[in-house]
Amino acid sequence: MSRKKQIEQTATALFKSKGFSATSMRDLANALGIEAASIYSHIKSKEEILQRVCFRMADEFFEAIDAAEATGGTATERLQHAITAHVQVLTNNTEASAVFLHEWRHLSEPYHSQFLSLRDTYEARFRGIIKTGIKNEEFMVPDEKFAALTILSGLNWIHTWYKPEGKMTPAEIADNLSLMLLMGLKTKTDTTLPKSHLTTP
Amino acid sequence: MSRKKQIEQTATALFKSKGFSATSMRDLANALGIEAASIYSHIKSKEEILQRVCFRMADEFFEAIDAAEATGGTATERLQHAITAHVQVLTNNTEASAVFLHEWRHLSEPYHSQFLSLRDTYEARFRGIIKTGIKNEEFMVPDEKFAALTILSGLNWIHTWYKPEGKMTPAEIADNLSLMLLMGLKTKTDTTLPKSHLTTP
DNA sequence: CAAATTTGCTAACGGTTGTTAGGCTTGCTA
DNA sequence: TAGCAAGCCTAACAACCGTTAGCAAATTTG
Repeated sequence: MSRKKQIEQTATALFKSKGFSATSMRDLANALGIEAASIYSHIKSKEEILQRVCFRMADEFFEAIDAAEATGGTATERLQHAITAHVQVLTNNTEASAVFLHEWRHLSEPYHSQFLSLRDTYEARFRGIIKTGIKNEEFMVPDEKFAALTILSGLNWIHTWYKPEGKMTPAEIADNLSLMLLMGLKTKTDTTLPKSHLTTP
Repeated sequence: MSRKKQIEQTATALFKSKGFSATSMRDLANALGIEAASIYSHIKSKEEILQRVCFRMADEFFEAIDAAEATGGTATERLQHAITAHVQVLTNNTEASAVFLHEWRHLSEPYHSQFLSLRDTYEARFRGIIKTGIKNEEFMVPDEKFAALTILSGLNWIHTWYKPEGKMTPAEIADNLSLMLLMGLKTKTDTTLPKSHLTTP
């Protein structure tokens, strides 16, 4: 592995645990066993590392959902595949995922805006699937934007507890999450809906 | 309002938008229209502000779930009430919630450990309700820890998009979330389960 | 073996950080 | 009216920040 990749990887681990701003170049250098100034033989700036991690992860998420959606099928199946794809990317690189999810706001312009735009595009893919499912009468949900955000936020917590050596494989996590988000917690036989303040029946 | 509360509130807004580490005392002073050194007439340190926000929010979450669980009822009802209580606290103070959820890791010891301990206790309350629901056969879910974390993470994304002037009231948000998390996206009539890698039937 | 590239070093820069010391002004209270 | 407290100021501190310059050793490549 190239030295640059090593630096990026070590930095990612530090960014995850301490945050981007609270990680100094001297911290990073110390973790690498070299001097801070030496890092600049390999990278242009501290933010360059953050940029590379954020946009590489964005690429991975898009590639994953492209592959997942290419299979077609019902909205239910497509959503399942999208969830599985998302979980796979998250579990394949938990540290970079954490940075991607939490440290992007330290990007400077124009990267900050670019990132937000990409994120919105990605969320729109989920909204699209859910919208289709609502039209199909596969799904019953008050608002597709609301649903998409809740699903994604449910998925995006994984990196805080997932350990590769844990008892659940990424595929099982994805299945459990699909099941829970699509079917809810309630047993099928129990059809009592929670009482609601909603006016729409 | 006391000057100290003002400082705390202004700091909370900055901590939310820029993060704790990236917010300097001079930034905070500038937002208040005074000099950085003047702040130390009111507080002991920068971290004291973070501590106060984090532990005050923790208190609020505990008070809310205490009140919610005191009503009793089925596991379904208790979970609904807990979700509503959680959403109420989140929406009542979105900025402090964001700090509570994302900036706690910048607490120094022993506050860091204390905070994690409180958070785990709070999560255990949700796990307890879900566990009861599984025993009651109200809920059908592979793992209560998994379910609790997914629910809480679904709730904890609210602060990123919730605006008091938005079209959904906190009560409606809580209802929609309860409905979605308890019943899932799928229409009731459609009983087809997603295909699964799980061995447990 | 020679050239070129990679990798690291020391020293230092200009700027920013959280925080302290000490003093001045304002407004309330005894 | 004297005294006190609240609130803010300037000046400064030691430490730390990201980064650059210039150079030396090591490793790879021709």
